[in-house]
Amino acid sequence: MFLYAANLCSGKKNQEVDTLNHSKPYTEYAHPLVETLKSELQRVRDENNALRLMFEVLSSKYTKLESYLQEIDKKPDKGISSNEIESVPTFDANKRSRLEFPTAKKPLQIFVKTHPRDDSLIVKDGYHWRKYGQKVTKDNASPRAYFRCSMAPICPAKKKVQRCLHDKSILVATYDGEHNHGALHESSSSAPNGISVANQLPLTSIANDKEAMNIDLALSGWSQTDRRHSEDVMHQHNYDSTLKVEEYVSSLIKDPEFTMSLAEAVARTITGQHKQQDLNLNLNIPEE
DNA sequence: CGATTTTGACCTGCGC
DNA sequence: GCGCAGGTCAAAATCG
Repeated sequence: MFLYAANLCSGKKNQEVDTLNHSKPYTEYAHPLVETLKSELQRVRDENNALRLMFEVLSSKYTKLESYLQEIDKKPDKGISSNEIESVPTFDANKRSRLEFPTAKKPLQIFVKTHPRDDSLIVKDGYHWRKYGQKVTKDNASPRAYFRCSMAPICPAKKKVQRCLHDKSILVATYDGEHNHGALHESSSSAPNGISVANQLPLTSIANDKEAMNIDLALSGWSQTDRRHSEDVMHQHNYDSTLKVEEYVSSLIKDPEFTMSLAEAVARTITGQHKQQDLNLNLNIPEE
């Protein structure tokens, strides 16, 4: 995530510095821009290192958790069979089956980044929607809005829009049914397949070829939310939007898990202790 | 004035 | 059978 973006960023800076240094030795130049770029490069490197450590921590946690689950699975008396694990939704087993499509593929989910202060539940996707209900669900304090396609009188397409539980600035739009008509031809909001992004930060209001990336991210499950996060961050760097990066970082800082993971990583680099030992700090997983 | 949104009531299916 | 929770309805309110 950050690693890729940071490398892109640092690569660009290096190029600029190289260009400046082409005719004169670097030390002779002492141009303020060079100093700025140097400090920026250093900052990005530091950030890269910190995030690399965080990534190590998280992947190790994942591996450990996975092996722990496998252990549970092996115990026939109190363990849950793998079949059961597959059939039970991880977020809320009490959810009604009506939410899912037992016979068809999973409903399409789109993650749309909006402005943090934008509290509307509008996702412009090239179709005309009419809101017919709103509910507060048990698993998410943010209300869920229900929309029906109003472009055709008998269009069966519907969608639900709710803010992401982990990041209120992200809208999760779940599409049910298919349109029996074409999409609007709005230059600003229409994509080749009728799904695009608008009403959101520039980082997702991107050129058509990149909008496809948003669709690729339109997968189901929380892991996609995480992917969305990382893709957002990449776009943020591409647009050189420091402000948005700061917003993202501040949201990470507010996340206790992130803080804890970062603290672990920092502690590890300081103490040089064995990795696995530290990882057990807040996992509460029995030692092997 | 028609289209759209809001919102409380109602419907429906599932688990206990 | 009952309660819970998600989904839908429809009248009232609001908007352009």
